[in-house]
Parts: sequence; structure tokens; C-alpha cells
Amino acid sequence: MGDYHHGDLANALLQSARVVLNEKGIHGLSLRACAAHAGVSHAAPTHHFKSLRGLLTELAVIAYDEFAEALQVEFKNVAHEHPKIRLQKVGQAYVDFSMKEPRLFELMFSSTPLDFENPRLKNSASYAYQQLIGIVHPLFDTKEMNEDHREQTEVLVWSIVHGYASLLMNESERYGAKCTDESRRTLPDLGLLAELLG
Amino acid sequence: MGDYHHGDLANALLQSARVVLNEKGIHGLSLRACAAHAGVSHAAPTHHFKSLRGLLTELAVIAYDEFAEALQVEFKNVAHEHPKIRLQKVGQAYVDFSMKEPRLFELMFSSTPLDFENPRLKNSASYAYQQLIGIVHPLFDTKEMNEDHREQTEVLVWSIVHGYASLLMNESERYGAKCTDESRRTLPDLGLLAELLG
DNA sequence: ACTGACATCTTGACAATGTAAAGTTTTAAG
DNA sequence: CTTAAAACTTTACATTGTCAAGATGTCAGT
Repeated sequence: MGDYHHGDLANALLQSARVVLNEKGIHGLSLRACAAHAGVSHAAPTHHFKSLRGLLTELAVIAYDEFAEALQVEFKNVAHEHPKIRLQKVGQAYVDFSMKEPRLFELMFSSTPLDFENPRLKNSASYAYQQLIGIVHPLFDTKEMNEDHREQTEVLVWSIVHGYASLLMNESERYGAKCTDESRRTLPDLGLLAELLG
Repeated sequence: MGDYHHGDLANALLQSARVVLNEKGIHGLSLRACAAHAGVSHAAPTHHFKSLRGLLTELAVIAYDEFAEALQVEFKNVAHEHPKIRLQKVGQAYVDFSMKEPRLFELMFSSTPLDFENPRLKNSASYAYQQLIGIVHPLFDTKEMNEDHREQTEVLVWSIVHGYASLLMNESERYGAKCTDESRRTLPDLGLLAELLG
């Protein structure tokens, strides 16, 4: 009677989880809802992921991977450009991802309790971060800067982009995606800061 | 028998909520736990706040108010300094608050479902934001910049600070507050960016 | 082909939680 | 003093995560 041995239920559940996530948001995502969407019994997910936390963790792995790839793609697209243009465009790709996949973005950076001891998540998250560093690095090739300052500046640069994306997300989640001015989706020219802080 | 008419249960519950929040984090905060901590029946909170969401919303009001005041205090402390120093120091106050009250910071900026239609929250949140703008504004007094660029730059400046605080929070939540290098708590000199992006 | 061990899924159960409804006690207005 | 409203409790129920036990399919070794 029962549909035993689905075949690849783990992935099917992750797909379902993603659908439910996009429909109901992180706080509407439940193990039982995923199970229902995948057409299996309510306790099936527990067998593949230890807990809800486990499922969210695996979903976050997907998120980090897609995020890293989106950045990587854009990074290659602009390989021939001037470093500053590259930064601006990859920064825009960062913001674009947060708008295209807001729930996945939340999952990665919100205070959702994930299992960061999980080797897969550790791996995917740190890989994504390496992507970021690798993008900012070329900016310093023509500059003289000691190692400390260089590291600090790398963090600052990504703070801008991440901060902008985060604030934008809050805005569109709170006041509705439609209320948010379309122009806000464009990361302002980072050169403006040089003008100001110089 | 029962302790009817507590006197000011609403505030007592908010106090309890804050304690529970700091002990168990946002996801450990439940209406029933607050009620238990305040020594009242489990259903009492529903009478004062409509729901869990309602309670979180009121707690967020407190958070925004304290946040705004912390910035305001530092803003006054550095009234005599050069605009750039002021920005740096108030930015540091921003980061300090996120480390001193990480749970309240989460509550404000994480994807916790709050009721942003609530007039009190609307008020407190927008007041805090006005604080921020008011701090960046003086920076432009010596610059020539059109209104669009000015607004964009204001957002960028706060993106830096907010992004830095957010990334720092993730780091200390994920890998433990102790693992995070003490020096990371210091907002790097924003002048480094001018050097880089110029 | 048969058997037993194992992985996979279901069913049933339980505790915790949010929330609604109804009941009880205190307050306070008329 | 009466009575209506406010404040809190009690009871109840649906949802959820999670565990345990049972049912079912798979597969290696014989």
C-alpha cells in the first residue's frame, strides 16, 4: 500500500522545502509541510535529515552554492573590465541574488539556527566567502597597503555590498516589494564614497 | 487564590521577555516561557499583546528606542569633532550596540515576523533611521553633490556600518563569541575605502 | 531461490506551543 | 450597592517536532 522506497526522497524533500520556503517564508517552513508537499508521511523527513534544523542546513548549502555560482558567473563575465567596474558589477550581482532569491538569502544570513558544524555547510559557506575575497583582491594590485589594512578593507568593501543588500531586503519585506523604489535595486556607484570619505 | 490584577503586567512581561530572549535567543522565546517567568498563567500574555508577534513587536520598539538613544548619546559626545571622526565614532557605537545587545539587534534586523503596521514600531523604527541620516548629513556640508547622489551616498555609508555589524554578528553567533577576534569589534577606519575606491 | 540483515517509509504517540473560549476575580463607575 | 468592564485563569484544541515501533522493500551471501 505505502509508497516505500521513493528513490531519492532526500532531494525530493529539499525541492519541496524550497517550494514551501518560497511560498510561506522561513517561519512557515515545517517538516510536515515538506513531507506533505513531497507526498510522504509526516515523519519521513526525520529519517533523511536529523531534524528541522538539519533540513534547513542542507537547504542553506544549496543557497550558498547557488550564491557562489551567481557571483562566479558575473565575475567571469567582467574579467576584461577595470577592477573597479568589476567590483561594482559583482556587487550588483550580490544585490541581484538577494532580490531574486530573497528566501535563500535570508536563510544564509538571517539568525536562523543552522548547524554550522555540518561539514557540507562549512564547506559551501567558506567557499562562497573565498569567492568574495577573490573578487576584491585584484583591486589592491595597484595599491600599496600593508596586510592588516588590506584585510580590513576587504571586509569593509563586502560590508557595503552586504549591508546594502540586507537593508534593501528589510525594506522590501516590511513595506512590500512593490513599495520599494525600483531604483533601490541598483547598487549605487561605490565611487561616491571615495568622493565623500577622501 | 489567583494573583489577579498584577498592576503592570504588560511591562512585567516585556521585562521577562527580554530576559528569556537573552537566555534562549529569539527562537527560544515563547509566550508561555514569558508567562512562566513573570509568574502568571500561560494565556495571560495574549490579553496584553494580541499574539507572539505582538509581543515581539513591542520588544522591538524597546530595541529601536535604545538603539536610537545609544547613537544619540555618542552623537552628542563627539559634537565638537571633525565630521569624519564623528561618523567613525558613531559607526563604532552602532557596532558596539550590536555586540552589547545582540538579541535586540537580531530582533530589529533579522527576518523575525514583526508587525510593521504597528504605529509604535513604525514610529520608533523611523525615528532611529532619522538619527542615522542626521549623523551622516553634516558630512556633506563641505561637499558639492546633487540630491540624488547625496541620498545614495547616505545609504551607502550606513550600508557599510550595518553590513559590518551584521557580518560580525553572524560570525560571533556561528563560531562563538570567543572565537571572534577581539579586533573585529573595532570598525575599521572608513578612510581606507577612500584610498581604495578613489 | 531463500533467508536474514538492513535501509526506508508509515503509523502512533507525546510534549510543547499559539490561540481561542469560557469562567473567575478584581476594579470602578453610576 | 449594583453591575459592567477589565484582568487574569482554566480548559480545550490544532499544529508542530520528535521519538519509538511496526511494516515494507532491497540486497548480499548462501
